[in-house]
Formats: sequence, structure tokens, C-alpha cells
Amino acid sequence: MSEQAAPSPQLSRGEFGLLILGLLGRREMYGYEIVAELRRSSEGAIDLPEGTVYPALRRLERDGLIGGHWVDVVGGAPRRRYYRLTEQGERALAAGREDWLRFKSAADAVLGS
Amino acid sequence: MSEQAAPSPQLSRGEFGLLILGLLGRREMYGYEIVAELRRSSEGAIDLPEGTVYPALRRLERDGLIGGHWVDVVGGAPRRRYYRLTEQGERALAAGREDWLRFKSAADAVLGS
DNA sequence: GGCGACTACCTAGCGACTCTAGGTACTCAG
DNA sequence: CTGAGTACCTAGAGTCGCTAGGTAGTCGCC
Repeated sequence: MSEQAAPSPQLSRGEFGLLILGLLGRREMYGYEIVAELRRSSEGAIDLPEGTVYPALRRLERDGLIGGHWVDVVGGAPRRRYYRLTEQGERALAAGREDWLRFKSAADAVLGS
Repeated sequence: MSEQAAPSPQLSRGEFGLLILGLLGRREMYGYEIVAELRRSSEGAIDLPEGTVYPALRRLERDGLIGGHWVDVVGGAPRRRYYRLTEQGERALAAGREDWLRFKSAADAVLGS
């Protein structure tokens, strides 16, 4: 290992980034859609403002975990930037899922629910 | 409202603080012990450095969620600062547990585990 | 023709948190 | 006398989340 710095030694950092990766693991999506889809598929429990999501998408792209491309929409609607996982992003998602499972049961043990 | 700022609109902020509250909900503990106990009861999954825990304890005390008192130890060992939950801390822990449950199932839905 | 609502993107800057990397001070074993 | 253990602490850097704006176009409504 150590071909690259581990991004989440402790989870907690980049947690929302992981959720975005989770969504993009299902299908290609654009920022505005991610905000809505996150709210919908979490039944309102996770409601990230745009000012959180757009910078997160830029970080994920900067770090090579996702790739984006512009798509023009017919009918004068604003163009969209669609993102999909890169191969590195797939691996990060898989690792992140494991981290999440570990963290979840650890936190459950501590919180005693 | 605004008798006091809501501390966790989205979880994620003060998550480790919540874990500390969870431990202190079981019994009085001191900082150094919390580090070890967190590592032990999470089976190594959560391993916070002292530089994270001590400032977190100070914040929690500053915010009135925990109260600390010094205890001298016989035998020349360093004195310890034991912390226990205040009433406000108990309430915060209960609310935090609910937040955690909501966040957990939301994240599970998104990550699809 | 003007107003609000919606889609879709973006950024600067504040505040908050985590962690690194030290430091203090004392005890005990070898 | 060196190292390991206990137990506390802090400054500073880096990162992240969110507020609060802004741009720009379309659409429906009165």
C-alpha cells in the first residue's frame, strides 16, 4: 500500500464525499441532481446545501476519483456537468464502504444503541 | 428558539464529541482513559490521538455538556481530570443518538450496503 | 411588462474540527 | 541513565461545511 496517501485514516473527513461517491456508483449524475437525490434517497435526513456539494465535487475531481463532462440540454435549460466514477473512484468507494461498516459498528458499540 | 445554537444540524460536525459523550454516559472517565477505552471498545477501529481528544473535552466542557474535576492519585502518578455528563450533556447525548440513527440509515440507503 | 420561481452552475470567507508535533513532569524497570 | 509508561497540555496547519451571496436563462402568471 501507500502508493498514495490514505484519504480517510479516520473517516469523518470526507464523509460527504463518500456519500457522493455512493450515488455516482449507481449512475452518472450532475451536481444539482445529486443534491436532490441525496435528499430523496435519505428521506430528508441528509440535505446538503449547494455550497457543500459543488466544492466537494471539485475536490473529488481534483483528486481523480470522479470525472466530469459538460452536457448541453435542449430547450434553453442551463448546461449540466455530469460526473462518473473513475477506476480510482471505484476503488475508493469500495474502501470507503468498508471503512463505513467498521466505523458504524464501532460507533454503535460506543453509543450502545 | 436560539436559547442556544443547535450543535448538529447535519451531524458530521462534532461526531467525535458525540462518541465521547457516549462513553461518559456509561461512567466517569478521564482523558487518557477515554483514548484507550475508545480504542478498546471499538476494537481498534477508532483510534483518536490525544491532540484530538483533549481539545474536544475542553469544548464539551466549555459548552456545558460535561463537567470535570481534578483527582489526585496516590503513588505519585499524574493527577487526572475526570469528566461526567451534565444534565444538558445527557440531553445532547440522547439527541445525538437519534441523529446518529437517522444518519446511519440514510447513509446505508445511499451507500447501499 | 414585470415579478417570482425554478434550473444549474459558481465562489469568497468564516468558523469549526482533526491531527501533527511537539512540550511538561513524574515514576519505575533494567 | 535511558527508555517506557502515565497524564496532561498547546500552537499551528490543513480541511471541510455552510452561509450568503452572484450569474444567467426559462417559464408561468397577473
